[in-house]
Amino acid sequence: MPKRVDHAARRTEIGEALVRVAGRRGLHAVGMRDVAAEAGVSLRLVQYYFETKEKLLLYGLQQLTERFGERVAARLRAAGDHPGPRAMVEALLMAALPTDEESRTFHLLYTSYAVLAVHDPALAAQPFIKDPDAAEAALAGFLRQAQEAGLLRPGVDPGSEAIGLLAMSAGLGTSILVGQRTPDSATAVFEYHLDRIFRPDQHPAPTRQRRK
Amino acid sequence: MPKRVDHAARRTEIGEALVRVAGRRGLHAVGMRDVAAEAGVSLRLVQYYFETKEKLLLYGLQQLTERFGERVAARLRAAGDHPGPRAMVEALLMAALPTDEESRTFHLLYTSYAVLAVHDPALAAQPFIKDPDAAEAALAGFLRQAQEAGLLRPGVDPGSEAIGLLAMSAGLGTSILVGQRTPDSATAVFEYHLDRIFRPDQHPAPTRQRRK
DNA sequence: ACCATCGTGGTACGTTCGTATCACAACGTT
DNA sequence: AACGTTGTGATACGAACGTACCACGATGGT
Repeated sequence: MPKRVDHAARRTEIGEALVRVAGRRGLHAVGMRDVAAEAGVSLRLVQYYFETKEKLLLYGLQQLTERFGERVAARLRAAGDHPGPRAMVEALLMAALPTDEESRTFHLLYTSYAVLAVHDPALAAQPFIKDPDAAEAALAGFLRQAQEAGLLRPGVDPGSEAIGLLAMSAGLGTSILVGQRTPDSATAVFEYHLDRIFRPDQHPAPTRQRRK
Repeated sequence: MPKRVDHAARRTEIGEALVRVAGRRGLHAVGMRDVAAEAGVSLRLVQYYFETKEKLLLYGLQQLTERFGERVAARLRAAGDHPGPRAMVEALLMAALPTDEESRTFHLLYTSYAVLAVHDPALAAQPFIKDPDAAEAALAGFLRQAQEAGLLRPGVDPGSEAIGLLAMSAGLGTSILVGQRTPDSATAVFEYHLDRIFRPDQHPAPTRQRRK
């Protein structure tokens, strides 16, 4: 059977077009014709690779979360050079804030999908709700690790802190998105809260570099 | 000039119908015909009292925030009998969580409007972004008041805590909305975080109320 | 070399949406 | 009592949307 084009690649292209145009004009305003135009293909092609709009949206959501997961993972790897779990925690929390265009788009579309999922069983069944759970587990892990290293103030519960910090990150992200708060102020709030979780550095130690 | 019906009351009725049907099926899925049917009037009437759909949405948003503001105020008044500012803080934070149907609808629609506002200047110009600022100021006030009464742990900054708690409330609210978290678990997280802000009660004092 | 299948374009169809138009009943003012 | 304004119904219109249909070039298996 003759197959000349890479279906997966095409679907990826079109999915990225969906994310781009949805980030630019809002998910509610995007139609199949807009996606086709953005991808530089005909409407028929979008129909061909995604039979229905619902499937296109589902694929777009999946691609969005995948790409963002990779982004967060890359940030965590980049923070891996620094000593201590606090850098990890900071990297994780900062990566979720809508600071640049990509994270802004992610935050906006993720929220849009979440709103739709409230009344759309097909979207609600999608495992994109599971992503926050993974982030929460990772964050709790870092905090627990810090606690075992004696880096945390007494009385801190890693699990509750992870939930709270992640929810705070989501809330602050939305505030930034609508222009109520600046990324800098959100960062400052995070620094304050992390200072109330992590024990203060007693000695500007010579042994290891703490921050670059 | 003959005027036989109360325009304001009619607009309120239709606006409430909008909020109801939008809460039931999602804001993206509501059309003028749906609002008309929900309000039990003809499509023409909705057109008559709100010339355009945009104005209807704007009015619905305004009404939504007003009603919710009153709800929060009522909760705060109800908590006024309790001693100490912590009850106030708890009342404020809990009121924002989507626990019952009304607060669920509010949370869902507010988020929907916020998403739309990102690309709709008319919505963004609406002062509904100001409401969180008011809540933040009130919350910071309660915390500052508690601090002056010596009820807070050392090193707590009322302003940063207010921002963080409110963002946390928004984030937890969304989690509850999409079914990721239960209201009870969100409440528990709040209790934990408030325990890390407020000084523990040394003496389970007798029934002496300190503030009215 | 043929042909079934894949990939692609163009376009039409049915629906739904927001809005506009026409008609008319009801009441207050003069 | 007549009239003009107001409130209301029914319906029409144009646009946009998702989807379906039809046609055809290209290509690989046999």
